[in-house]
Amino acid sequence: MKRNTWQREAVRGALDANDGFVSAQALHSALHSTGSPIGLATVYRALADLADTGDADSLQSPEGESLYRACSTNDHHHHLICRNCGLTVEIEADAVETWAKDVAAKNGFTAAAHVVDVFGLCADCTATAAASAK
Amino acid sequence: MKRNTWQREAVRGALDANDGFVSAQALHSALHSTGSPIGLATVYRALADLADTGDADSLQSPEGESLYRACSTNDHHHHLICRNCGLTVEIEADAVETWAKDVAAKNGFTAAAHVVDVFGLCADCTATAAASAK
DNA sequence: ACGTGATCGAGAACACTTCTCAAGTAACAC
DNA sequence: GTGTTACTTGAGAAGTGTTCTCGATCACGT
Ligand SMILES: [Mn+2]
Ligand SMILES: [Mn+2]
Ligand SMILES: [Zn+2]
Ligand SMILES: [Zn+2]
Repeated sequence: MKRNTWQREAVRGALDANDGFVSAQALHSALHSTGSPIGLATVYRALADLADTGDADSLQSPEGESLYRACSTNDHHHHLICRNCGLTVEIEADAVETWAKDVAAKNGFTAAAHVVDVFGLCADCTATAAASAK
Repeated sequence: MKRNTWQREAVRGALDANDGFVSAQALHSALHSTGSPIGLATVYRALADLADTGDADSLQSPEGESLYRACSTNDHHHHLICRNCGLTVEIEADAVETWAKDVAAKNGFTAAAHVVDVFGLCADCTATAAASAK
């Protein structure tokens, strides 16, 4: 059975306090900066658990780092992510879901899963980038 | 300027000889097993170059490893990949392309890129798995 | 053939993640 | 509350994939 420790709660709280996707290391730094002595390994373990139980979503950044987020829903969905600030928009698209299912079935594939993420620059970051490019 | 070395040719040849997506390390092993003394760093460099120039496609496996493949076309497309044997099917879907573009634009995002991959078990691997589960 | 700078490769260095194991502690029974 | 016990923690070691360093090598224009 799974115990309730302040460490797990701290990780869940830190995730909730973050709008976008964050890495385990970023979360660990954030916790440390508030004075928490939580260990890095524990943050990794807690995040893996949250992802397993579906309480957190996870994805890989284009650089290969695992990022986590406490999403507003447990339902299957995808994300539009600002590659600069991490701002995340949850997106749903039945068309993409059925397309993914169909393309797998039509090719004889089973146990199909799909990775669908959109990365870009959010409006704010776009404006900032344009201003500093001057 | 870019030089032509037997190392680059060996990497390109090994990629071409492979149907599915392969990792840099797998390619390095494959080359070594044929007697080639090519260095691992060189394989990494050659693959990065091929990916830069568009001569190879790359994606991240669910485990976070970078995989490469010499695709049949340079045009933008996606992949249906067997997570067991690596068998790859190239797929195109204008609907997904426009959807990705739209969802980014509607949310004010610029410079949008998307990651769309479908992983599953190919027909052969499905049959093998079913047989050995006995 | 020569000169020069791009390329190579072995190993060190890196970044992220997981493992090890002794110490700590939540949960449960009494 | 006390004791028991198994789960959890955390510091550091280890693992894994990738990139860097830098002296040796070699492609290529002359
Ligand atoms: Mn989906
Ligand atoms: Mn596309
Ligand atoms: Zn942003
Ligand atoms: Zn297969």
